[in-house]
Amino acid sequence: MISKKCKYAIKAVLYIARKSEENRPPFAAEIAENEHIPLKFLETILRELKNNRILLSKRGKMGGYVLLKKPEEIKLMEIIRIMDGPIALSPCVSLNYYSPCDDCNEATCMIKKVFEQVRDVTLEVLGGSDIKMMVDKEKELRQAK
Amino acid sequence: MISKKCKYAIKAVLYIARKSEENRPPFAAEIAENEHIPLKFLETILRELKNNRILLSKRGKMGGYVLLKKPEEIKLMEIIRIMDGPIALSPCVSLNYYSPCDDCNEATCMIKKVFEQVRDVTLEVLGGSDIKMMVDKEKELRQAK
DNA sequence: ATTTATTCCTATCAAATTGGTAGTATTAAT
DNA sequence: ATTAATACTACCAATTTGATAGGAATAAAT
Repeated sequence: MISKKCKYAIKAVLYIARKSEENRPPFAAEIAENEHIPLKFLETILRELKNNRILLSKRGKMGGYVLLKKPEEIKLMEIIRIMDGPIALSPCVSLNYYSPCDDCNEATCMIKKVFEQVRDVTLEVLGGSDIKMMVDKEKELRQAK
Repeated sequence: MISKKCKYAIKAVLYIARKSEENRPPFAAEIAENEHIPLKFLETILRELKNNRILLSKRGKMGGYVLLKKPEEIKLMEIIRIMDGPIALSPCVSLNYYSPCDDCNEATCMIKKVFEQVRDVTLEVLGGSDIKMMVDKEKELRQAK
């Protein structure tokens, strides 16, 4: 399970991506209202995304947030790692947050082997899902109905 | 990430499966010592596995634990669900613990679409991994070195 | 220059979850 | 009866989660 914070973060990034095609950069209060996220909580999330080079912020009146990279270059994987840390089922199979097991023999441990498979297929999906694709497909789905 | 409790549970089940091929049913203290699991914590885990029809326990002197089902019929998936609950990244894509999202439109939400893919590939791996396979393969790996 | 609207920062907090521990009751073999 | 095991109940400390409060810093508009 991802945290609420992480889901808020994804929704915020998707919102900013959608709006940056059309209007001027949205500010936190606008995102909070439209996506039903507590404003103060959202502020800390946006700051975290900024500090991790997903967003760019502009301060002061008429400020707001924009994507730092092109939407096709932002993978869902990145956002989840920033907000929630490891994606893997166990630290011993985490690529970005690896830490060894205390007592199991990593050469023969079958838990590790299976969890490595899970990690690989998961990262294939999450690494293949970028913000542009998601915004585009969402638009399609909305029109299709 | 799965919890420590869940990893302990998997290790305990694997241990019981290994021993039931050879010796008489192991008891909690033996598992605890060999797998480095705090005894009292392990007891609650074993009870939970018993209550969820993975294990069978025998009380009193010379008691212990055995698998309730054949090892090839116990999937890793089951144990994880029992100990940690949902495997999915979000309640809205959970098969066994589904709960709808408050505000997102489930028909068009791309987070849901991607998370469904992750769920499917994950369950394919975890549903295809059973205790017999794991014990057998672990044995192979140990001999290979 | 002042006002206004925004992000940035720090501190705090309640509730839930995690990872246990303690003590005792119950059961069954010897 | 004694002994050795599981079953049950209750508790607990540390961490994480999901926030909230209050203001400082910044920049645009007037």
